[in-house]
Amino acid sequence: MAPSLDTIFAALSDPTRRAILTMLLEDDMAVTDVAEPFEMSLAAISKHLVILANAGLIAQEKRGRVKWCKLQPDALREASVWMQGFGQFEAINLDAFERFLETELAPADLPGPDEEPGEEASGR
Amino acid sequence: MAPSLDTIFAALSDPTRRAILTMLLEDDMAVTDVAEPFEMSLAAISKHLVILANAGLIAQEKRGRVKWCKLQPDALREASVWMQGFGQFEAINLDAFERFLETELAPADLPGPDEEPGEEASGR
DNA sequence: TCCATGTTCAACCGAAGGGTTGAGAATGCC
DNA sequence: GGCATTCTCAACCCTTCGGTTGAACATGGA
Repeated sequence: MAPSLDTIFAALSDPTRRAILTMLLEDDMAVTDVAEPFEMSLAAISKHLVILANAGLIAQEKRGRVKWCKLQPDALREASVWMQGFGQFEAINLDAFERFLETELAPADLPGPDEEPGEEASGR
Repeated sequence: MAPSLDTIFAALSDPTRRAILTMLLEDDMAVTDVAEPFEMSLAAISKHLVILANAGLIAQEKRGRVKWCKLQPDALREASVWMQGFGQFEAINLDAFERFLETELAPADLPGPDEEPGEEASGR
């Protein structure tokens, strides 16, 4: 099913899920490894991954016992296009981009400055 | 309070609220006028507007009896920047930065694509 | 075969979301 | 003042969400 904006934005509204996406930005990961930095059960992370997959934000491929999660930016692009419809942003300013980089490149603490779910993402 | 990505994306995840934003793209509107095309109570729309305002997506200004709603694209910009990170970078690297700059410097064509507000108005 | 590993399923729980209705607070108009 | 208009508040209802735990399924390795 083609993911709707509803499901995409809803998926993005949870800090844990955004953190997962950020982690996947670096590399594909197995479910267990995705769950490791978070202080919640594996089942909970598994549910989050299903939500992300339903939104089309990630793809999951099973190889052997292990299910690999891979970022799939197309859905994000769709949402981004919707936003561009609000012509008010003539251009994205650099301040905003810097804030983005701070958020996303911060060493390994996945949660942005905004929130704090898990702890350190031990590098894979 | 600075609206978080949580609240911004959550606000965007509802079709009624996105439709409202689209309507406000054309013009500022009073609460009653915002509610008019929808098949739900005024109170429900009022709640939606509070959520949009808390997310920083709209501003509300009371003049006389009437409360005017105005689009406020800053929050959208913040969310958009977050998403651009995934849309443009396969992995974070400096090439990505260059591509970002290309986007950033692209001429602001669009006064806003004319879309019809009614599309997904009465969800359910 | 038996066991450990990786992941999901099922049932449950409390909190939040989206809607309703009815009452109530401001404000503008006569 | 009296009344209509505009909007929010409060209480409620039902569903969804995010989490838990324990069991089950699937696979790989000894």
